[in-house]
Amino acid sequence: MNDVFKALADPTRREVLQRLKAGPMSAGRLAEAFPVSKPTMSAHFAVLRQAGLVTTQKDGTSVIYHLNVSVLEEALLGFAGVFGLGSGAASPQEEKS
Amino acid sequence: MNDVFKALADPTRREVLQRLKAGPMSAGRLAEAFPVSKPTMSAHFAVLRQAGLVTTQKDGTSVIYHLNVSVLEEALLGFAGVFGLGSGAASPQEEKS
DNA sequence: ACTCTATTTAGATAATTGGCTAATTATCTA
DNA sequence: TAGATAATTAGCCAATTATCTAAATAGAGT
Repeated sequence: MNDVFKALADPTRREVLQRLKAGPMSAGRLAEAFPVSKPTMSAHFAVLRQAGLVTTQKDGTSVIYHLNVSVLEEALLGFAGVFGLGSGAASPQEEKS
Repeated sequence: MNDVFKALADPTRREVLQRLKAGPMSAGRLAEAFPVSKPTMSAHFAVLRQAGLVTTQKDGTSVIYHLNVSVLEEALLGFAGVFGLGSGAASPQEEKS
């Protein structure tokens, strides 16, 4: 979960996730959408992969990235749940008054 | 919002927020709970303050930290909502951070 | 096998972060 | 005013992160 929050700390990576929401996309097409070099994007992809936020699938010469929503959900809603936010479904933590 | 996610990227800072969930606490008492020096904690507090995740209130020689849940909620659930996560329908907003 | 394209790796460098000790500021109490 | 306590700021260092260019790797098609 720490890896997930670290990954989310970068705006480029957050936007990558948002773009993947529309559907799987190749590293190349994703990289085109950002004003940074391909190696830099590759590094961002590695961070996202490490966090489990995306999965990869090879398709010929391309590597297709898929969003892994469940990891995002578990981290985001799990943490939010601790504070009684949202549904709080992922991590039921009651107050200890 | 970027500041919020940056702040959340550090486990110490996330735990500070969780401790503040129980109620306001002084910098000193908060710092005691972590195995780092007070100046280091002070720096973490500054990041949290900068992100708007906590507010401060002076009480004599002490500085009391309060959790600002709404900022946390807006960032976490707002971002989660983009992915259709969260309790039911989320606010339909696309793009950018 | 050769070549083209897509992607990652390597190596270098600059910026940021997290940590420390020591010094400073602010406030309270005597 | 002096002394004690709480918190932050200042100055420094090590480790990490972000970025680049250039080179290497992996397949696909010819």
